[in-house]
Amino acid sequence: MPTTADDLRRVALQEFAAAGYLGTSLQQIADRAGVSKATVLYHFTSKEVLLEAVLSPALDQLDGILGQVGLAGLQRGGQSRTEFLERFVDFLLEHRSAVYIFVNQATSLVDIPVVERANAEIELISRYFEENVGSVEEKVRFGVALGGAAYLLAGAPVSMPEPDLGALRTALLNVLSDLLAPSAPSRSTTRSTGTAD
Amino acid sequence: MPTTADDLRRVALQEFAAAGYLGTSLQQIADRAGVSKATVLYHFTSKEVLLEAVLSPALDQLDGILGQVGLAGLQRGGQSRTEFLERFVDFLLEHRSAVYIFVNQATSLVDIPVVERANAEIELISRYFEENVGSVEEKVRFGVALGGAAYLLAGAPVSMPEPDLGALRTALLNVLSDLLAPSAPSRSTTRSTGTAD
DNA sequence: TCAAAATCTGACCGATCGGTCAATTAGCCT
DNA sequence: AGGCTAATTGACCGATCGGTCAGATTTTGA
Repeated sequence: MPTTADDLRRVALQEFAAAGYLGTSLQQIADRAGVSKATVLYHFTSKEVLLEAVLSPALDQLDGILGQVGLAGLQRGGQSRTEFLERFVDFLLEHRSAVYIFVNQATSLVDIPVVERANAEIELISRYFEENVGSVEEKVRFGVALGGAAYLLAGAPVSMPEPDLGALRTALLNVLSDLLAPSAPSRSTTRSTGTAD
Repeated sequence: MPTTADDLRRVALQEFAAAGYLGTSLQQIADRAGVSKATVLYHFTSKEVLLEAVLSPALDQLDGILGQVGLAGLQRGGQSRTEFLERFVDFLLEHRSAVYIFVNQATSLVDIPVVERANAEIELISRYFEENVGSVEEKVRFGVALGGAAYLLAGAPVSMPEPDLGALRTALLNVLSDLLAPSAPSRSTTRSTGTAD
């Protein structure tokens, strides 16, 4: 049975992702949750605190992923890199709305602690893949992979007609493998898995 | 010699990209341009009109690119596809701020004509690449390419230390070629061009 | 020169924002 | 039943938002 606070978190997540943090008023969230604006501010002392409550679960899980795999296991040719990528894609799919908020609104949400914490973690992942190298193309590949995945997941103009999550997961895994593979693309090996084509 | 209207367009473009359309007040733009808020509204009858004036040049140029190359020339294996990609990357680089605004804030700027026009064009480009196929993986590749490029160009958390535009252009061209190639990745063929690595 | 046109500004407007607070209602424990 | 706490609410606050307007200033052109 969902509590009022749960409802507010759910509604706020949707609204923040769809209309943006700045474009969403506490009144809107209150209306869609069926409570008054004062009630929202009773459960969450400020709009910023509400944002933090909305985004923290995703960040915590990301922390867990980074901790489990560990820096050492992510050498350039290491096997655990594939494992990391798989967990990472699953994370992106599960927390797609939160990821979308992070990636698309991070620049306009400076000085908000939870957003800066997210930026720090993105930078940490970035260092995983760059390691000692850090050529321009490596940076570009990583940036495109991260930003592109987030952009896609939110169902932007380029829409996914059917939210076939299984096929989406497979495709995303292939594409990211290509982008982040240190030398040889691995796309052809795991070509089709989902829908018939 | 830049006119006041030019200054306002320039400042507004920077602010809209950095803090978001909703996160930028007319007062901020006026201050940074060294004029009063009323002057802003004298040159541009509303904030929405200012946004349109800021984004239109990029959209017009995109129109030109799409018109020149033409739909017919963009068959799956067609040669003009590379040519299109090159023009497209140059377009992304020249209008990086405008592209960033489009991609990152399109969902929160509904009912604004210039943004809907941009969405229509993005969908048009999408259809170029999908053509008859449109498998899930093709869609994912396109979405990642477009969103990823835009995300990267705005200098998000994963920063480009030196804005070496030449190297950036080459790298971006390679990555997008990989992503949008119908079958065989072409990364290795045009590996390095810019900085020494 | 001088009036007409273009440009710029401060004062002001209604609306909405995030947030506070006292008062009311609902649930819980003994 | 009765008291205690949690939950909810409407009224209200100062600040800021986009936008209007009358008037001052500058530029232009015949």
